[in-house]
Amino acid sequence: MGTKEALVEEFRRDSILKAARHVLAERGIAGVSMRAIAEEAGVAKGTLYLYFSDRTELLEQAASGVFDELLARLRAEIRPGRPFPQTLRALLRTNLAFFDANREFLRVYVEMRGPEGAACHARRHRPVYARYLELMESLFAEAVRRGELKSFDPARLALFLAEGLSAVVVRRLQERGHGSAEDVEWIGDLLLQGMVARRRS
Amino acid sequence: MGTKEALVEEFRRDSILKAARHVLAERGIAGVSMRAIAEEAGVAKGTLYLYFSDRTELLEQAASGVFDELLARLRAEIRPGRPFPQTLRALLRTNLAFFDANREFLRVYVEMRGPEGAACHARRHRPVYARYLELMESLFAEAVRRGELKSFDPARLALFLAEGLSAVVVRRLQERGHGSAEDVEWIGDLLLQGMVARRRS
Amino acid sequence: MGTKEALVEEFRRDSILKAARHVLAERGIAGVSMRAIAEEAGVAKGTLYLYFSDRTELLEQAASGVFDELLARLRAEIRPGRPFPQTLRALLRTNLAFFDANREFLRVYVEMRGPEGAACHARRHRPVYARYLELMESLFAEAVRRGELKSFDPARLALFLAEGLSAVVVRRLQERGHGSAEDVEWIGDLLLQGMVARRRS
Amino acid sequence: MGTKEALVEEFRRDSILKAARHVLAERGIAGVSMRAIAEEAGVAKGTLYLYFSDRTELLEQAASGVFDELLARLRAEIRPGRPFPQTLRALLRTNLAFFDANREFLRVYVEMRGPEGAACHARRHRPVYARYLELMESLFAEAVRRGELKSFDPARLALFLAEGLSAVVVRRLQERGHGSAEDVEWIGDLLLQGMVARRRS
DNA sequence: TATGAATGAGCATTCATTCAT
DNA sequence: TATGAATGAATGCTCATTCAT
Repeated sequence: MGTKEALVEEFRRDSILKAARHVLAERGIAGVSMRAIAEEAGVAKGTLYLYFSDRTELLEQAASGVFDELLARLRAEIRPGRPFPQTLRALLRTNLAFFDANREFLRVYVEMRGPEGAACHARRHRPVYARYLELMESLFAEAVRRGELKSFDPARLALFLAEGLSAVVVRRLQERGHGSAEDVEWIGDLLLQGMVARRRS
Repeated sequence: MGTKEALVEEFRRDSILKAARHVLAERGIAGVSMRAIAEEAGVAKGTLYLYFSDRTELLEQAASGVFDELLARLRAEIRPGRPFPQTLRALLRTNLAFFDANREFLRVYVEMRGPEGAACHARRHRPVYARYLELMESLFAEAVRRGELKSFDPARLALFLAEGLSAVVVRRLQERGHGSAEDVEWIGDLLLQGMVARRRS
Repeated sequence: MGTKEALVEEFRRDSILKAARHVLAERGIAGVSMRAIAEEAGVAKGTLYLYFSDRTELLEQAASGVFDELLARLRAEIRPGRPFPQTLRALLRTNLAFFDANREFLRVYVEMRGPEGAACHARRHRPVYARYLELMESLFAEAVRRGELKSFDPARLALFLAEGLSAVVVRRLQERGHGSAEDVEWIGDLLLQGMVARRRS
Repeated sequence: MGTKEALVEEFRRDSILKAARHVLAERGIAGVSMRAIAEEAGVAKGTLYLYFSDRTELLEQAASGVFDELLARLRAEIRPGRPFPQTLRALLRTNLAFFDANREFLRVYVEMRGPEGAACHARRHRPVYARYLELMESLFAEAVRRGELKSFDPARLALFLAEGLSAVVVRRLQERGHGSAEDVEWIGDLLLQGMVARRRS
């Protein structure tokens, strides 16, 4: 059977991707060299080219892998009939929890939106970040349609939220301060009711 | 007097920084080479090292210059006694207008938050972006103190807003779509009243 | 008996050499990679090293094979008692016809005389090109001995002719111009009677 | 004055070209690496790129330099009114003498006609080898026009002679045998009167 | 003070060769 | 015997930085 070889190959691939992610997280996209990835993975430089056609493809797949998981988790939270506020808070929670667990990779997520990142996916797969935004966008569009959300432009809203949110996560991880639950709380409040303190009476 | 020499030196510094900004805007952080800056400034490569200890310091100061102007404009909008909602909208407007006018530099602003950017300031001078955030933060802190704003953590709120806002600006400039006035409008509304559609009566 | 195994081995050897010749003809000496040969032959890269000690030996033997055929044809034209001028023209004809028929391999013939080629044979087997020259040389030596040819140094003459001839063939193939018959004609005339126009009477 | 710098620059250029020629002569075109040239020249790899835009340009100029001198010498031998046989012998003499003096470079001359060589010039400058051939060609064409030479195709004749000649030179240098005068003699005889021994009447 | 030639470590990529299976 | 994954030295080229002038 070729199964065993396929397994070994899969393992190698994964360990290279894992190494790439590690280096990516440590040095950022521009700082990743093939040499560094190879060393981290414990293989020779040439080996990388057995599994990936070039640097760009390797980085692209390294990033995609992480994002794919996040997307899957977010999708699981969008359930028909669930009231919008609850869904929103659930998404916030999932997002924050995910980055808590993958904190070293957050940096790449951030860069993936920039120009170097764009050059890096966009070749074969559709950019993960774009898919992430579309997920949010469709949620908002649906909520608007059902009258649960003011008629904001869903695309803008998704973008605004995604970026604001990730910034907060990044900062929190840097500071190693409070837990993610608090952030879910206040951001949910902010978005749902606005920031203006309402006078009692 | 050494005044004259100091003046000449200051002039050189500035023309190098100006050149650096030009190149930065055109090619992004990773694409800036010392050679390009030197050529743009009309000096020799070696001269750059008389005024800046290395590439990182030069880029850091080049970026600061632009942000300083933005900061000055934002500060001018924060006036004692002005109601918070109005101040907030004014800041949004200033922010958006500034990037409309300096769109070529927006790219650098974005990168400056990323890892390469981080490595790039944070060394001697205090990061411009941090000062930008602090400005917002103090505004929010004051508003909270005066009961005009719910008791959100001002630092987080500043961060959330800054990033969400800049993402929207970047996107708009890419798409060359509607004007900045609309964005001021809906972001102001979102932040002040929240996203939830309220049932009539 | 080991005969069967020997046969199989011989078959493999040959199919590898054939593949090598194909690639050689297509890409030239410098462009041949072991990978390409292995793929063309339908075996694994490692297998090549079971039959040939290294790249150099493989290429050397691949080239030899083709030349051997040319040599055989040329030898067939050297017949005892045949007048020298006729033999010379016959050799020219055979030579040109062979390269017309194996034009894709001419490139290798040319390169085989150069430095990479030299490094490539000359190690174990005697270079094919040398054997080609010796054939001509012995023809000339014999003609000198019989008084049919001026007493030129046969080795030099062979070399001069071989190179001049191949250059003309190469050029003709590049230009895809006239047929080989014309070349046989004028080169024969040149060599036999010289280039000087003789005044009539 | 910039004269001094220009002189130094010229000197560097030349010493790099000289080094390139040395390596070229030793290893052949395919075997030349930028590293080897730099080492031979006693400069850093990067320095090569200050004087030549890339490997191809460097090799091209290294080769051109030598050929240009040869061409100049050959041209000096073509004088109006000189009888063709004398001119031919003079060209043979010049050619052979030149390669005697530049023996280490001969190998490059040979390769320069091959496929890698072709890729190597042909970019900016016109191939030196082609200019060399054209020189001979025009000489022959003129001789044909004046009835001093049988009506061979001058281009073919030039090619045939050039290659035959260079092969003989190469061989002689390898063997370190007799002097060039003898070769001038017999090749001149061969070309002018042909190889057939004429019976004394 | 200003220069820019020189440096050399670094980069992504290729490929002949080895060796565990 | 045959495999092909793994190797790592080598390639052409770039560029931040230094230093003699």
